[in-house]
Amino acid sequence: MRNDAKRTTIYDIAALAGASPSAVSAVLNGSWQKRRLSRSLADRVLRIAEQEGYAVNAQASLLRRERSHIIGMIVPKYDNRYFGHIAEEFEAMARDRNLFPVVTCTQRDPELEFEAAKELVSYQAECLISTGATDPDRISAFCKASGVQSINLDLPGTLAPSVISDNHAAARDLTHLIMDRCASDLGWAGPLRFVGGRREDHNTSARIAGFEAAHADRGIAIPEDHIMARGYSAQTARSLLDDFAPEGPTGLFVNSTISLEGVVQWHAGLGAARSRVRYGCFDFDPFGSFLPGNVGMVEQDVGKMLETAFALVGERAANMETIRVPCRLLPF
Amino acid sequence: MRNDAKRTTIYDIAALAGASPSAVSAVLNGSWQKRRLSRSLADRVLRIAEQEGYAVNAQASLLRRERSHIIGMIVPKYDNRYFGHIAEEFEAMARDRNLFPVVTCTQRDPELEFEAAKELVSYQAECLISTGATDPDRISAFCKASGVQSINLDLPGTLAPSVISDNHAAARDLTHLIMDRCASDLGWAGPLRFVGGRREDHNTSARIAGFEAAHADRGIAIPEDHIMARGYSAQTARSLLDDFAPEGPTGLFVNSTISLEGVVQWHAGLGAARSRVRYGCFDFDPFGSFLPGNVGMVEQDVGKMLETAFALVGERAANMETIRVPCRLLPF
DNA sequence: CAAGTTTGCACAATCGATTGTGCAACGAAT
DNA sequence: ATTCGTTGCACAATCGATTGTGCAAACTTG
Repeated sequence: MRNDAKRTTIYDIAALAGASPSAVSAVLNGSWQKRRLSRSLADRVLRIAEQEGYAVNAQASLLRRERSHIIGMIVPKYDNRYFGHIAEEFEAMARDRNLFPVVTCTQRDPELEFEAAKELVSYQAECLISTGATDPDRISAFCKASGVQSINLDLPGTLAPSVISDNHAAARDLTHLIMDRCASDLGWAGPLRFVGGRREDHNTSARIAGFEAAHADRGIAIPEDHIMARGYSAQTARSLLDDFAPEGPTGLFVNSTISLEGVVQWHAGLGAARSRVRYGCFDFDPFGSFLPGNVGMVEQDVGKMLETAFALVGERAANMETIRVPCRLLPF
Repeated sequence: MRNDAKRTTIYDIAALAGASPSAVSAVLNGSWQKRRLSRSLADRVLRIAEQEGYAVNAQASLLRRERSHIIGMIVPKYDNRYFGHIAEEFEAMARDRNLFPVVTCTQRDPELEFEAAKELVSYQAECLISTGATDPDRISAFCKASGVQSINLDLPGTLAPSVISDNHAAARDLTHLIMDRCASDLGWAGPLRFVGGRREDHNTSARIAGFEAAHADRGIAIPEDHIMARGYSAQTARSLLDDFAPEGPTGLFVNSTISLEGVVQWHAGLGAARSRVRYGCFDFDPFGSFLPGNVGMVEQDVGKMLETAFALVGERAANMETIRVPCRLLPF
């Protein structure tokens, strides 16, 4: 337990134990029986290692080993339950599989995404999961060139297998739920407004398609200006709605909990008209069901998505298919 | 861009460029001018490296270098805004300082906390920030033995400097806010109930002390059974309140957003009595202000906490002092 | 043109752990 | 007493990058 500036190495321990570094290494990594070292040597080495507060130098160890057992993930943000849940579950599942998870958060910044991916490859990650990446194919191309497996999550790419939510189906279901509640609570048939996200974004466009399909199911036309998808932030949602003071009943499809924050701010400022508004949100938040006017949320099946992704880890024959995982609709 | 199973190394590039590995290394890590290599060699090497999709082997590089520039953090959960915000901000600030952040989530499991700390030390982290650790001193002791700096965040320890919220002051302020609103809205003076957390836990006990101080300020006694601190989960909070059907006005101090989920569930089930309940919560959630009955929240100053912690990074003369960062009280 | 200086690069040691191989010492079998 | 198998361990090469040092060739100066 001395406190030299330098870290204890197997050479220090070897000297203290009167053994060779290779013997110490074998004891410390558990392969000593295979190398026919005596139990007494093993005990001695383990005791000394404990005393000296030895911790293996992973850099040195990994340099020599063939596999790193590191699995990387990049995530845009931790600021909502969805990505937080993904990161947490990813780590737990990685540990269950005896992998060392390294998650890094890239702030929705395409350059940072790519830099982070390169760093993870530098650290010899065996597989990289790109979650909600702006440009997943750029990352996949780089990984492929380095011989590293890559998998897309939440947003699909074309150069790696992708696991995403079934946005279309869930959006359609949610739209029907909101319209049902508008009908029963307000005696109003639609059309709803779609708030939040970006049209160019894959998920948003799939959700808009589901939203439109539900309206088509009911033979209701959607005016052009009812699709308000010009950004994710709460601010954006709020300012989009700023000059919208509904006279009659209104229904909204909100595209994320981040946008929902803006919608709820707007809703809170409506006064008496508040009671004639119903909305639902694509994405779950535990406080969602207590927000007045909220009729339901879509919860993406993070556990299933990650299980599906982990099933692909290590697969050599990766076809570039996109796997869609069903969501859960939670009516309130 | 060939796709051999093996990763491209400086030796491969050296062969292709007709140069020595050391020259390639110098070019790729930017020290080529210092080594007086010609620009033409540098350009050639860079071009080949690009073509071959070269990525440095961080393990090999770090093994030789003296500093790793890795900074580690352990975090209990990502399931609320507070820890999510901490992790995200930590990563951003680490990158700003040219450090490589590695965050790992330990599920409030003491063993996992320690294992994760050991892993981060193995990866040669230069500093480890233990956030909300169950047993921070065990981690600090291990770090010290390995010559690694450690810093506690959110929960204090005695073997490393700690940066925590000023729980006492903020709890006192929040208690006053809730009591003020109980007085003005309900014409009721208290005493409030304290819901969530664990008495043994440092933060909870500081908050209880602040809660009691506010009552003392007003000369109000708190019955023993009004302190309901037997766990953090929403379930716990809910079941604690399950058989509490208030007849008159009631006020609650809720100790975390997780507990708040349980409180809000209970509140929603109260029926007409709902309007005679006021509560406030220690911790922020963006949907908090829209929850009926919620009169305010305490937002911990994550930015300031992390700045304070980062100011300690690299400090040799670390005194084991606990630094308390003021919180923001947000009245609704 | 000789001596000194600068330019441009290669060589080899090194970081700490892993792992294939070799080799004494010892006991058993003949 | 010789041969053979086993036990218990040490030696040395290796992973890929970094870095101190050395040394030709080119260039400058007198």
